[in-house]
Amino acid sequence: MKRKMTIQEIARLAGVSKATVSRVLNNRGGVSPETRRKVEEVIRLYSYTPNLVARGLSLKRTSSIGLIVAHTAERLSSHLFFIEFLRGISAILDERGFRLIVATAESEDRYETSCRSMAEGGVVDGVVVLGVRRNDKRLRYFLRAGIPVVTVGRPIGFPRVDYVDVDNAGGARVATEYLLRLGHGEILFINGPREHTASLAREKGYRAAFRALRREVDEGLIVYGDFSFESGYETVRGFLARGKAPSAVFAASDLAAMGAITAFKEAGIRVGHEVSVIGFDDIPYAHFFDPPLTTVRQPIYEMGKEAGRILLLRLEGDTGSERLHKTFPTQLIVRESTIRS
Amino acid sequence: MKRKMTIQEIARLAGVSKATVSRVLNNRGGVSPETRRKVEEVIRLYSYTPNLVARGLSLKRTSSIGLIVAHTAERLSSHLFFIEFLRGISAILDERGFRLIVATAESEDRYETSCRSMAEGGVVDGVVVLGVRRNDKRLRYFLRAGIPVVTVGRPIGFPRVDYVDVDNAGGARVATEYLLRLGHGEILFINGPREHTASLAREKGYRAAFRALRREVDEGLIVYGDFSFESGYETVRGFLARGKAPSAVFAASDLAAMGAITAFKEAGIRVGHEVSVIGFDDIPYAHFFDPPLTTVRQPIYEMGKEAGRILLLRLEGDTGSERLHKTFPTQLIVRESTIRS
DNA sequence: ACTTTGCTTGAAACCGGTTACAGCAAGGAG
DNA sequence: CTCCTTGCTGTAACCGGTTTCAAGCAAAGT
Repeated sequence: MKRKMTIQEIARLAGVSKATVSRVLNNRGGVSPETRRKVEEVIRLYSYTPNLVARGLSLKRTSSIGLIVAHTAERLSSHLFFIEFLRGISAILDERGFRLIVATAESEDRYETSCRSMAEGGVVDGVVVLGVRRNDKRLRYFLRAGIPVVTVGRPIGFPRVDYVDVDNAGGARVATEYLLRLGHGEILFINGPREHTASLAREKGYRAAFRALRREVDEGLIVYGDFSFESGYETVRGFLARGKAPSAVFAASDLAAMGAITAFKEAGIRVGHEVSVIGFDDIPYAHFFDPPLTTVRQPIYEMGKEAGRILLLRLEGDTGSERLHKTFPTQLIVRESTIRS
Repeated sequence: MKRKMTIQEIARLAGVSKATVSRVLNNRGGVSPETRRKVEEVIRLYSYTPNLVARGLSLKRTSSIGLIVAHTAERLSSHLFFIEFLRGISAILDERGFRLIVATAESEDRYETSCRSMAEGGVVDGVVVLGVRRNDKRLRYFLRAGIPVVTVGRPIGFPRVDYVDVDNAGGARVATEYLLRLGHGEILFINGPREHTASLAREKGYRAAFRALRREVDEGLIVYGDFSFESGYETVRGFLARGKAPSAVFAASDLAAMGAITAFKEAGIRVGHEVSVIGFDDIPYAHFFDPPLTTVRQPIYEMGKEAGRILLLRLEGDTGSERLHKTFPTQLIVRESTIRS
């Protein structure tokens, strides 16, 4: 454990001033070639690296951005979303020398303090907020502190905040139309939570599909869940118990779709033969499932990358005041859980 | 976007000096009750929060710790491990007001720079290293820089580095014995990569089970994979193609077990009826699988928590020079992929 | 020979906190 | 009434960088 070198010591050893060392470190001009060489020599010799905290204080930017996760104890589907997203954003940040600070919290009040300290402590230059809600309190902290924000999902109530999103309505519509075209008249729609913006958009898509094919929506077939396996499982069990077996299910998450399929299986109904089920997300397990799941793929990794790109663009400041955003298309991945009716 | 307050301005507004404000902020003694009240009043009024970067520079600690992930583009099994682990460690760090910086990298050389800057830039007080290998280069950086390290998995070659681990040998032994006791004579062992320490320990456990029951190990039944679905799938396909259908499989990961099961299914062999398969990990999908997977559970969340605890203990400094470590027990979770032979 | 120009360099201020130390007032002991 | 605590507070140095500004100096221009 060598003691940590400072710029001052390097300067002394190279026989120059701190200012010159700083110029060399940051490739500023105005240093003679020989001085530069000499300083670089000393830096290499002592394998000096500048203290990033001190640099951060001086520059008022830290080259790190925060990733604000809704709740640590979130559901599995969120986990898989999270990990893919993380990979995407890391790829970009890493490339540009930025660090990623992940903020999570077990409880609601801890969450607040965690957000506040991140917003006001000057430890991050910008943040990406996952699982944004209507009039999200968290956003206010960051905006008030003047920290650039990119949300994942359209931030309703914040018309100027940058975001990345996925075409939820379009994806849901394509999936629903696919089922309708397969000849399924009644499609049970197991949606996410009512307050979730994504849920609303997906419901819109579901209805649009019926409208496009001039069919009536049976309101009794729209059910709100929470994206979980259990919500799919219980919903289908409930329908089967009441003797109302739907011929097709469109679930707003792959997990819920898997739950639905499991319920059908237990009732001896073969999915992909007698009934069709479509999920949403295309989580990595979707194609290992039995039957392999037909689903609507979200390009989560790409969304992570794009969120990172937008944030960095903002940080570099060469953007106008126009809102930056990108909505990604979805893709229907047809596997074996769907069949012509 | 209000301009950010500094301690100086608060001091001026409260009619005291920076030092006094600092004392109030940190609950130091030696401040009269009325002064304290006055300062707190001003702080609240302007909802001032101290700049954590400046504090970090002054204190030479930043209250943030790094989580070093092997590679971003790792396999799915690692992902699920990662997310659970992250939840665990976050729970602890969060409780103690620490931030988590996640270091990942797409390529090997970026990875190096990322580690180095984290080790030497003074941005983290300590690190947790995931997926540690023999004589891991990364550890050297951190140790050289005097940064406390906790590894996940026993760090071979570093006898003084703290770690958390799971009883890989014990878990593998229990699983293997369970299969042997079910009457399976030949157990195909689809292990992880040879160089992985966990793989070695699991193989040891596999052999120990045979020895305990006075049976011979058939060396041809020990195969090295990479924990992936594909490695399980291909291995079983290979065996079936050569007409050597094993009656039981023990896979070193749930993913590999699922791959094996899929291969059996495709060959028309019913797992949980004709053959038995046991996995390792107990990933969240294990019980949704068809058949629900018998597996060896690792307490990943708890391991995350413990890693955090150990690291914080180290940072508080009130520990001796003794190595801190904890090895967690595994638990055999019997579901429906195993059957008496 | 004297000014101008341009390049290189260092001194010093600054970023926003923490803390050692000294000063000062009030209260108690002798 | 003096001396000594004791408690509160402010001054100033420090953490380790960046950056402004002025100065030094050599080459070029007049």
